Amino acid sequence: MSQKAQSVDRYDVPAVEAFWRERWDADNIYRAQRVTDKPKYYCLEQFPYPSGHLHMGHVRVYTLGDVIARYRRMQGYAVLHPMGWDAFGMPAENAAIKSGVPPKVSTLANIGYMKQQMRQMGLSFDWEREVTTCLPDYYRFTQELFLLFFERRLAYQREGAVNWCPSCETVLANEQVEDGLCWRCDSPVTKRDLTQWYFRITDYADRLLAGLDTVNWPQDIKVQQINWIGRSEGAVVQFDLVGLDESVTVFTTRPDTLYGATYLVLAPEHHLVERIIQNRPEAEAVRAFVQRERQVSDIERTAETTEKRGVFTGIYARHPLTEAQIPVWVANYVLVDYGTGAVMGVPAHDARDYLYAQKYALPIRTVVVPESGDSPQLPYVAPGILTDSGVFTGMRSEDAKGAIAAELQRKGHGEPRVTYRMRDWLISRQRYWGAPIPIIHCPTCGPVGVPKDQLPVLLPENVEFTGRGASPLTQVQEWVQVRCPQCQGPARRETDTMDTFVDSSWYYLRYTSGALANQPFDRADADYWMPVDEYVGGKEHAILHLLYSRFFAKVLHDAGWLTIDEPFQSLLSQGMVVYGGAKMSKSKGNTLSPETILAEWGTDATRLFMLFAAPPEKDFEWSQQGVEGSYRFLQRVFRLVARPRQEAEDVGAIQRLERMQARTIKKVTEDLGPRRAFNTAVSALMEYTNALYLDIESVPQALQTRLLETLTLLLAPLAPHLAEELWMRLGHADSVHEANWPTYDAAALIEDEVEIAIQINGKVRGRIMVGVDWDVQRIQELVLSHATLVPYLKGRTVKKVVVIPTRLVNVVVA
RNA sequence: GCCGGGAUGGCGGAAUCGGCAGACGCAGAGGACUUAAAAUCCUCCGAUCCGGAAGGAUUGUGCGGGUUCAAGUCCCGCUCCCGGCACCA
Repeated sequence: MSQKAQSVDRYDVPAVEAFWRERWDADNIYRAQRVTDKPKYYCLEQFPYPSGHLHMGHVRVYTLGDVIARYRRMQGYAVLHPMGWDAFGMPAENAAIKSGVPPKVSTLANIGYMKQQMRQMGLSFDWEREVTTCLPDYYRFTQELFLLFFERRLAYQREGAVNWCPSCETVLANEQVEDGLCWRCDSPVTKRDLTQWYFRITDYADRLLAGLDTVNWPQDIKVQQINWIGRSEGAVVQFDLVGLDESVTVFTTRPDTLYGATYLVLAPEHHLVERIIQNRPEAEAVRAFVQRERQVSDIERTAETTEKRGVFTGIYARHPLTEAQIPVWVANYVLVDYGTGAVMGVPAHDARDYLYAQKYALPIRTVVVPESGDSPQLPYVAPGILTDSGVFTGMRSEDAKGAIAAELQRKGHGEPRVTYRMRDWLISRQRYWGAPIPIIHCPTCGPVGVPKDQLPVLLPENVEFTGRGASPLTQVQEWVQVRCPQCQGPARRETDTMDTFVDSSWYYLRYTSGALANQPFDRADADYWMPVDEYVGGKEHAILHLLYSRFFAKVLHDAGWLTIDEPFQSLLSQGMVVYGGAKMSKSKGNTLSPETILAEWGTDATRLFMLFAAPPEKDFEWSQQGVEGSYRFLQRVFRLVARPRQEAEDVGAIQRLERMQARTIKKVTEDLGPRRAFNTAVSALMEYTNALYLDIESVPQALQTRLLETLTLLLAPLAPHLAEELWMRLGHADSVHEANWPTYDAAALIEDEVEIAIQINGKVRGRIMVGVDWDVQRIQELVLSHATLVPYLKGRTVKKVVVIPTRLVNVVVA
């Protein structure tokens, strides 16, 4: 059909691409099926938030994933390549406040539009497994998983200072605060004291670290996670307070410097502060200080330039080893939520303590000196030899750490301790458009999970979006007022919803089972498909989504729901799409719309250029001239196949093209597979095409067909529409995407003769042809007697000859 | 400050295990075809110098050293760029 419609000189891109897309949709060829005699391959791209339009970044990710999925299908894998929607979230709710359109309505409309765009891209998704996180048939299971966490005591409520975004009117997890600003809207984040739900991700800190050794991820993403988890080994030390029945526990990574502790510092928010200053003359001053510091934003509080400020409490603590009395201060440079919220001040060996001690004239005791014995310049933070440290004097820092911790433990004043920078994951959100937390608060029973048979806790739809005050859910009395599932007494429904990162922490599991009605996923399906073999996405989720998902997989593994506990075996972290030298943004006016690009160049040329212009992990600069080049290449391939061709039987040409064919199959197979080097796969196909242009009419028709079939098959994952068209023109009735990936005969790669370089002292002075099977001796003899060498060898002695077969010969002369 | 990743022609990039640097494409130049242009096909294309040309010499992968017969690649010391973290005790 499409064949008649066009000439052999010009490939009519819009018509042919549209034709094949319709055919693929109708034939449903990308449905994933568990086929037990095939190896499985799970290719996943991060699902989008349905903002309404795809952007060029999406085009890039989904192209990369689609190439991988198509390639693996042709290689004979049972491929799972699904798509869905990360559909809860604040933009839809904010839009509702402005326009009155309910979030559900706008979100589903956006999904409809974006799905059309994805179809225009010709992506090979199995749409039968589509997930939409904002629909009850998905979020009921998000709620069920919450209850699982609740039962396993991994979901808990706690009151404390939390990050509050005044613009989003909700709390944020630590991971979602960047430089003191909200990750979504860049508003400065403030602190509030609230009772909130948390997931106990810190229980998994060590396993989240250890698991990184088992996955094939880019180094920078692993390092970001390692830093975020922030494991520190050290010790806690307990200091009794003089005249009070209290003690202060500090965490330190340097127990070896304990003898240098000359004061203690509590964070302003430390729970002991108010207790110890009771009835003291200093109380007023301390309270005023704490009040002031609590006003200061996190950005300012933690900025490096912020001056260290503090106030003496009037209290003294007893040093657990020397019994010396040291003053207890409250200061802004100690964070309440790290370690124990209190530190020992060791000015001689800590830069911060040094500054502080100088400012407030606190004593400085040097207790570690360099191994050289020189007197150190303070603050001396490197390890060394202990001095002035009682029985530990003379020990090396590394040995003293353990020895002092052991001594503290013996005395009941401390012990070794590992601390993490990562905090528990705050998942409550004071917003409407999220999965309701399935908890009922009962005055007698406390927080009670909604029984599973009552899930989902549906979002009420008759709500008003005013944008003022608390979440709309708190206004729906008939929804909030419920009976306690345990005692049947009057109770109140939890009105917070879950962080949308909870939804996306398990969606990859839902795909494995399709739309199951009675459970989130089937274990056998999940065990078959998991882990994801290749996960394609942007770097912005390096510690958010990727850390949370790993945590979920580990919890589900522990609960016996899943065999694997690392969800993403390999991660392909793709770079940004830039245009005019900068990341695209509306304010810079350098945006490109996928609709326009795809309409102008077609899907295949757009894909090919994105793949060709840069390796996937690097930023990619869009260029008009560049995409023209890819477009030209596809037209060139089309003409090569579609035009009538002469034939001949030139032995040299036959051999050249056969060899080129084998080499190209090998190269493209490696590049699309383990190397993930799509750019060089494209260039290999360009070279192959160039070679065919030169010689194809010198070989017989039957060979021509085979050579062109190979080109078509290799091109199929990259330019699926053109490949399908060419495959049909080459006389095939079935889809090229269901054809087998080509193989090559290793013997065809072997050449009889190769050209090798002749070097004199490392400089190339000539080239000769040698047989590939020649031994070193024979090559050396030929080279040394070769005419081009004569002038270089005259009057010199040959000291050494290095022969690297098939590569070069290096003659070293004096 | 700490951690990670980079730096290769006019440009994007290639060189996979230490073995002929610059594949492929873009831009540019020339030729063929054409009344002409576009399109297409073919050829050339790091720099400097010698040569009419064929060809040759020197130099060249951020900078300075080193290892090696041989270094874009390995080692040591820097510079700059990008990304992440940063009062985390």
